[in-house]
Amino acid sequence: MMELTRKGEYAIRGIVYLAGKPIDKVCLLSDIAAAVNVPPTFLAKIFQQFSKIGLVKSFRGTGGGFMLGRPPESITLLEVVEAVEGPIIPNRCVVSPSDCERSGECTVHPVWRRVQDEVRGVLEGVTLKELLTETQTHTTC
Amino acid sequence: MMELTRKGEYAIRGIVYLAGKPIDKVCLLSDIAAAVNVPPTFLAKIFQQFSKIGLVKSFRGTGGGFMLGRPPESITLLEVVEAVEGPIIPNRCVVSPSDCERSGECTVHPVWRRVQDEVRGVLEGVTLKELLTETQTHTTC
DNA sequence: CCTAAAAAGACATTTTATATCTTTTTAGGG
DNA sequence: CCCTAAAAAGATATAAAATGTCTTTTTAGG
Repeated sequence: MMELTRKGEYAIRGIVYLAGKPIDKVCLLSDIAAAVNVPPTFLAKIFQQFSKIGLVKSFRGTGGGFMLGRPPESITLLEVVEAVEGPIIPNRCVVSPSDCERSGECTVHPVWRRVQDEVRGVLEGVTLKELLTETQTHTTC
Repeated sequence: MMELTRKGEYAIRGIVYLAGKPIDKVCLLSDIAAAVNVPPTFLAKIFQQFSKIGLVKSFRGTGGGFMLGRPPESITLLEVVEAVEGPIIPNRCVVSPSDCERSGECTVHPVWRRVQDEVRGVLEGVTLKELLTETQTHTTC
């Protein structure tokens, strides 16, 4: 259980790749997809989600493409993952206890809350910059 | 993401219910299912899985039913969840890095490992006994 | 206006989750 | 030795989510 989906995996690969480029370098989606070995059409959907919340900037038309929306050291893994997978929710009840018909009796509740906090804490503590390898840093597209 | 399935939720409800009964009390599946509001046939499958690994003991035929396999203070939430949901795996790569075609470049790897450790740690720290409410403790079926 | 590229939306396929139903096995009691 | 109660096992059904693909539209540069 608790498995990251392909979408999440692809999302991380794609944006980490971007993070390894000069901040103002515009990369073609097709190039990114090829580099990180992800179906281009699928990656397109992912980057559209990124674009909407400013994680990446997109440019249409000739010479268009994508670049990172903010410096790599300011983007956390948590943001990336939640952008495409939705919030980290170990259990439905964590979201709204009031919706839970058994909330009165549910002693498991605080446990899931702690799981949520721990996971978010770990992912929030990692930035894109920290995920770069030497070979990735400052290479051209 | 990271959401517990119904199966996992039902599993917890069912076994926590059992944990609230006297250790040698045999409970009917149909009674348990009704008490915790879970489809009986579905709960049957879950308890079959529990039974195979000794989390519960089952008895067939007239007067049959289920009882807890071990004292409630010795059964952790981690065991219960992994029994029905499988191991806690935030990312495929965590299982076998050698299978991962990108393991050389994958800097995210250790992060998922930490997530896994944290989640397992939290769930391992909670026993069925701790999940019981006063009302649940030592009631009859 | 022509072309390159992303955005948006519709569609297709596969896998997983969520059950249900039927048949089989096991055990107790008369 | 049957009869009944109950779990085990297996087959099947439906719905939802994951994983893509394809087509059309919008945007921008030359």
